[in-house]
Amino acid sequence: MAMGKTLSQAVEADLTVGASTHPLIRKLSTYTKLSAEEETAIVDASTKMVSFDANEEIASRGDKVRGVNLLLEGFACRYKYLEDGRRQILAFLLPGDLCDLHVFLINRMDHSIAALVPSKVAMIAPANILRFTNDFPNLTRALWWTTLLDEAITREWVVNTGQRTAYERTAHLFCELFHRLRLIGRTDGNSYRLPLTQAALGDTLGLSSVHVNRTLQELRRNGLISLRNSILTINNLAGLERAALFSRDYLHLASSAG
Amino acid sequence: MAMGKTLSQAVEADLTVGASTHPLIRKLSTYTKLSAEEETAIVDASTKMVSFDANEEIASRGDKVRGVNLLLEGFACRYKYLEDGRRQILAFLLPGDLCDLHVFLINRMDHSIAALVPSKVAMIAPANILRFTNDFPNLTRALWWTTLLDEAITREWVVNTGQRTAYERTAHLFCELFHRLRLIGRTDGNSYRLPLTQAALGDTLGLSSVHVNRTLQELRRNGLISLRNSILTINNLAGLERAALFSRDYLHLASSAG
DNA sequence: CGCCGTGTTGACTATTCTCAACCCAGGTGG
DNA sequence: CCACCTGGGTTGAGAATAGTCAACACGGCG
Repeated sequence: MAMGKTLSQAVEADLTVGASTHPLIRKLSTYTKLSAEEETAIVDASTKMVSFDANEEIASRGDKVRGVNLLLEGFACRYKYLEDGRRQILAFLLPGDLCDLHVFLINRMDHSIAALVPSKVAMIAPANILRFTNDFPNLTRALWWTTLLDEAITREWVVNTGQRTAYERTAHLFCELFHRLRLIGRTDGNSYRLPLTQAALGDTLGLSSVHVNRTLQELRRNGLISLRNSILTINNLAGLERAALFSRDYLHLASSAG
Repeated sequence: MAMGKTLSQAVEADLTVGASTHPLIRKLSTYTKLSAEEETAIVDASTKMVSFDANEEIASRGDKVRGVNLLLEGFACRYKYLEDGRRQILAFLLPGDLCDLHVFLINRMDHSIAALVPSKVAMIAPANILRFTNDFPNLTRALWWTTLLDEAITREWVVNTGQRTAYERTAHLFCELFHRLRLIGRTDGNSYRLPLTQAALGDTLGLSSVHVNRTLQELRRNGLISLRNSILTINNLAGLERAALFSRDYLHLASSAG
């Protein structure tokens, strides 16, 4: 439950990523072809890099916007507390994801974001986003598209917590993360790094950590997954997807420029 | 559970709403001041009106985009079925809401939308949205902002189904709808029209209809609400909000242009 | 008049939570 | 080098929350 307080160990450094390997450009390119000018604008806007420790907050509920955070490396999550301490994790953020593009439009965070492992974040100043919307309609549509993808995933999480059983729900999360991580080359065969305690999984799935434990055992017993040392291996992807009632359409994995 | 099939009783008609009373212009104006040119563009883009019956589908999962639907009058919902028939309602759409702005960016519906009462919808052709992003950056930001508001609400629904009990969850939904409807002048004192069966409430809240029934009784017994003939009356708003652990910040009710 | 959709109730069941204990591995300090 | 501490993970027992099934009530409508 404890997320740790925000330490100010964030270290600024220069980002020397070329356009071709820039994770945001890679992501947007699946939606549309960016012009050289647009790519340059993105690279120029994201030169300021900050490192965060595991469990360090990247942005807090109630904060005014300081900039838009682009996750370059690591693993982070959005989450929200109820007054009495219950916590719900709302999303996982992977390299290439914009953590809080909404804040430039919404001005105060209504939830928090924290790194789950040591992470690197590029801070994009709000003025840059404003400039994008004024000068680069194509880039604007691509950024908008990323927020709509986020929403599609959030909607599926509503289905997950609202309709699926603990077993289906857990399987579904593992399927979703597998597909998202594979897309950005962060899987190793059928395995990927899942740096979550069972308590954090519980806060994600709306389950107690005890029940998460028992659900994981059942998934293992049925030969669908292995999970040891924060490495999740999917032993039977088709079976796991069937158990999860998983349908990948909501991830919009293929390009869909129109 | 049955949503009814799409009847083709949709009737086209001309929309003769002036800019000042256009529900979308009213909504966007809480974010930013629109220019006369932008207002005209919106009015011109939304002249084609279609009527839908109660329980008629406005858009179906898998559909290719035909246009963006702007709800002018009525009450609609997004929802998604699992293969085995379980249904989750994902959002309620009120007058002024854009039903599926995401589709012009995402090209196929990953969920469905249906009217819950007889409703009027303006169909905005995708070409218009494209034009907005090319020619009207200010308007584009305003439209983007509406999709981010939708996402903030969806995130809160994840918290709702993930963390709140049936009682808290039901109370929370009633608070949310009250604030959203009041903003668009659709409340009558502490009452508003809630055209949902207990089964539909169950599909919204991730509860069985029987449990919804018992939860409603408890809310009545505690003097928080009355609900008869699809009219919900909040007898004690502060009490209901307390019971729901409701915090209105996620609705971003005040203007927040930046 | 009778049917159908919706709401209500009771009895029973299933899922999930809570609490408490215990285990194990890794890190720390003596 | 070892004792201890701490943060996960695991297990059992019992309780609470929510689901299922089946019956019945009620009102609108053909």
